[in-house]
Amino acid sequence: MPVLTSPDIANKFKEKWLAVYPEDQVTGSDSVPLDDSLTSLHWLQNFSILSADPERPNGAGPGCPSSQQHLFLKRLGFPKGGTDSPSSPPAGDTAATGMPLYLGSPVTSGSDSTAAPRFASCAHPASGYPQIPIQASPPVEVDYKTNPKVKPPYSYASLICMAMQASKQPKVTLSTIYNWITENFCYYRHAEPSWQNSIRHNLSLNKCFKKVPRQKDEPGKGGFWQIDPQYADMFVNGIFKRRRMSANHYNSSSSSSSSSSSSTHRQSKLVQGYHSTQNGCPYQEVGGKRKHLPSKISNKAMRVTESPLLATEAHKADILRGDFDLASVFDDVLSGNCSTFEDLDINTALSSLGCEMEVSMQGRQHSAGLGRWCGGGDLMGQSQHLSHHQSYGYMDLSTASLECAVNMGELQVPPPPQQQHPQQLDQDQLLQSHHHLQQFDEPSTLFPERPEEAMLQPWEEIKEEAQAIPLTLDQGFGLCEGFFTEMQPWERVEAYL
DNA sequence: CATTGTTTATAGCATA
DNA sequence: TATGCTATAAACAATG
Repeated sequence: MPVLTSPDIANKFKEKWLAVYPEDQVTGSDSVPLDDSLTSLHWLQNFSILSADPERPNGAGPGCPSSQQHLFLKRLGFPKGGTDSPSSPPAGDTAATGMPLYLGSPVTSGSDSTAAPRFASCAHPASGYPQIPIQASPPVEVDYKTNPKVKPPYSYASLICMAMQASKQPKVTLSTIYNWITENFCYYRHAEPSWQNSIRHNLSLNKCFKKVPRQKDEPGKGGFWQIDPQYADMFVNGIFKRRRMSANHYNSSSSSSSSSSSSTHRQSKLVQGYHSTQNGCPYQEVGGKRKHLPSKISNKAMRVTESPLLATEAHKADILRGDFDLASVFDDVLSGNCSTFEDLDINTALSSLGCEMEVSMQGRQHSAGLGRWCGGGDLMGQSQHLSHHQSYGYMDLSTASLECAVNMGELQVPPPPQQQHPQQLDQDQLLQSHHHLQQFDEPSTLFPERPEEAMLQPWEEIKEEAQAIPLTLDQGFGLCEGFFTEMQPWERVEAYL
């Protein structure tokens, strides 16, 4: 099969599409000029899977972010040294605040999960990030694998995450985590075993980790642990990202959303932080001290109620606004009887922290992929805000930081034979466009176990949203360019190539 | 009995 | 100063 560049693929796709749907031809005059300040996707188009290909030698030596690191940062919307991204590095990112950084990720440095990397106690080497303070002194490398005196400057959550990734397994046992840590961090080989208690404590209390009960036919003791995909974006290259932001930040960022927004809720839960949620119950301010409430409604059990599959009317409104948490769907699958998520192999994917996760999901679960190529900021996080309903037809581009969506009317769907009210026309255009796109992403293939829920949102309801922000076909193809570069296994698309 | 998992409590530090 | 994050310790239950 010839190697196609992303423009080739985009053009080819466009040609094939227009061969099938010539009515979708868009003339230049039909293209609505967009405000670049809000909708420019140049930075996104510049992001190519080729440049981000972890297999591709990047010549990065010690002190430079590995291609994987670079890739992941880019995928999080932090193009190296770029100022054209709508995002900026998170202030609370431990990976970017002088924390020691891998010199070759232990997680992704090869198939040898025990391969110990060298770590550098230095500022973030990615000097391309102007916000990141760079230490003047040269990095002092510490080999944590052999140095028993230096405690690795990684939180337990980070260590757990590293171990999970290194295992290349979708789920790991506690002992696996122990083993990986002791193998790769000499400090813990010699330390008192109390750190294991802390590991267990962290696994239990940190919402980012999800326990997977052992099947009855699986021998052994204890369950498995995995990174809760809902919080997978809290890890950057194995480093636990703190999500500490002020309440005002979230209030303002979600001011346009319903207070019952699941994503807002989710983020607010994150903001609540470790103590406020770690015990599975909310804290209450009593006499200046935090006190536990007897209720055990929140935390992990709470996520079930957040499921969009149990959407209330208000929740549906959020969904229509794009304020919807796809991860909740995953969570539902995870927490329910469905084994779909295992099929998605998201946890194996997490072994490369998001990158493979998305690739894997693209093959089988398109919405996440769409979420990424449509998203602009914290892409992993944003992908979680995409519903699989939105992923087709609507091509959810409503994620806030991108400030972009698709006006399906721009697809020039031929008008229906009979006279219609303009609004009705738009609706039909949207629906027809939806049908086109549906061929690329059929909901029935996403969650076949729950076909009734796959039809939760009638397409009529998203009309207004679709009208809100225009995007021309050409622009859509521009978006597709990067997308299809990564979507080659996508059989239905191949038919168009 | 050892391991695993949960929960409570507290301290120290960072940050808004 | 209040709050959040992390580490640490410990008690306790469940399980193989």
